[in-house]
Amino acid sequence: MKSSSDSKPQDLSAQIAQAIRDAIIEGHMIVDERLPSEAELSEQFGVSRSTVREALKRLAAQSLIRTQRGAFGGAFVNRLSYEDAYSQHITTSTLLLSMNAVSFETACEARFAMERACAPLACQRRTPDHLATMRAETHRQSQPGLSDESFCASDVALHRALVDASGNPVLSYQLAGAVEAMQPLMNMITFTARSREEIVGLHAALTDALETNSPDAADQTLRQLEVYTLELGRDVMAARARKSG
Amino acid sequence: MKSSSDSKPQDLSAQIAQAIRDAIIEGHMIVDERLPSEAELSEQFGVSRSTVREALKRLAAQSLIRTQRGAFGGAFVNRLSYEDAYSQHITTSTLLLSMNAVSFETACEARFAMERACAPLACQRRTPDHLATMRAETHRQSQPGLSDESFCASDVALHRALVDASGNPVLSYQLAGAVEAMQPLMNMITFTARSREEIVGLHAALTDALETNSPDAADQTLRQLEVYTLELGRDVMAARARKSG
DNA sequence: GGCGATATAATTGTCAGACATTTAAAGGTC
DNA sequence: GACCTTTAAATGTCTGACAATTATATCGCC
Repeated sequence: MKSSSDSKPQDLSAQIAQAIRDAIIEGHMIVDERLPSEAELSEQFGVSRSTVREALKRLAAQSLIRTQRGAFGGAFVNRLSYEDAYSQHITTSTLLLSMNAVSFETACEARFAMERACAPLACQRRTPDHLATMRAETHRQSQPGLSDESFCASDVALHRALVDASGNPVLSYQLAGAVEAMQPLMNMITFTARSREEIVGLHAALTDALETNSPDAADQTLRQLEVYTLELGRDVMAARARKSG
Repeated sequence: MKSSSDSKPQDLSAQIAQAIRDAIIEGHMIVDERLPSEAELSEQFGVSRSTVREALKRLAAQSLIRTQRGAFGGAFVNRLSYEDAYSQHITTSTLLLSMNAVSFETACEARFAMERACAPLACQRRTPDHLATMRAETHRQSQPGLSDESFCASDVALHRALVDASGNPVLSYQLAGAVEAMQPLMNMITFTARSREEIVGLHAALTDALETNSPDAADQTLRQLEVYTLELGRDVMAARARKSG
């Protein structure tokens, strides 16, 4: 009930891409299996090589296949790595947010709801590495002279460590999109010395909660962080409205 | 610090796609803006039209552009819709799970952690429509003679309603991937009459919790559902191991 | 003048053929 | 056996052509 049968007939290259995509998803082609050569595919589908190539480029853009030149090269079904999936997810999420006028409130709410979801797991499973990363980023954020952009980047790194501490790669993958996609929105905020101090304090508290395996404390701290972030966001929006209005 | 500067030089078509992609992401091209024609692009980049076309197909595969034939047609920056983002996300998540031997436990944990994250919001904001959908699906699940596959599909529909009830499209988008991507894993489970009864009961309790605005009850019910689903999954895995071993 | 049919031009979609480049394997030399 | 060369298969790129589509402009008719 998706776009496959919807309305208008697609390009040949789109149809061919869909046929191969389906074969991969349905499991008819396994990871690292080699597709027929472009010449063979163009015979099979009864189209020119250029059309086949356009179809293959579509699949390559989704990381479904990889190509290799030379003898015994060709197109191979790609094992979708977490890394590839991450970057695709982040690109999509970022564009979705920027193109659909998603409010700061909505994005913020989604982000912190998901972070709270992984906090209990993070308390159970965080390693010394995760705690060290979070402490290092917290310290970095307390340095005077740090640009707003660097502060935000460090903020993302800290929250990323929190998410990773949950020890569940599927959860990490899903959340990374939300956290990283918010960075452009967060970058709009101008952090005063006072607000940085407040945030650094909450970050330290959050790390403490993880260290002492206190899910409730972590939850509470994340709630405070959400409220405070929302407040900062609202201030920026208000200032912006005054300027343009 | 991503794959852009990593290692090997990419194809020309990949480079050109990246250049245009960056222009869109950085906001240098706005939604519905028309790209130069293929002929103009091939002049600008100093490559042939085929190469440009391959680049454009890559972008089209990511829903970043759409193309229109005819006079005054061309390639236009596409507004990424929630629907497009959903289906991409689901495709990617499904493949990620199936290709990386993600365990049932891990996927299950991630799914329920995120569902619990949106339960409190769903209690606040659920509409009569959401409740009606959940009740209808619950009722459907109690019908004898329903195939395992249909039972799973209904299960997904119910959980999708829960997620949508949170009233946060960003949260819905992120969670839809996790929930729908799990369906192939869930489809492996053979539901006995007894287990269906148990699940239907929990679904009813969950809907009640939403109706009465009881976030704690919803949370508890979801926890029970997670434990029970895990149990069923483990049984299947154990049976499968006996058969193959 | 208005309106419908038609021509026009711009643009993407497809095809065919050629050549360049890359790469692994086979073969040859010492 | 180690190293170099050749070879063949495959993708990457270019060129030129034609088909299909579609918004706009033009023309003829009333």
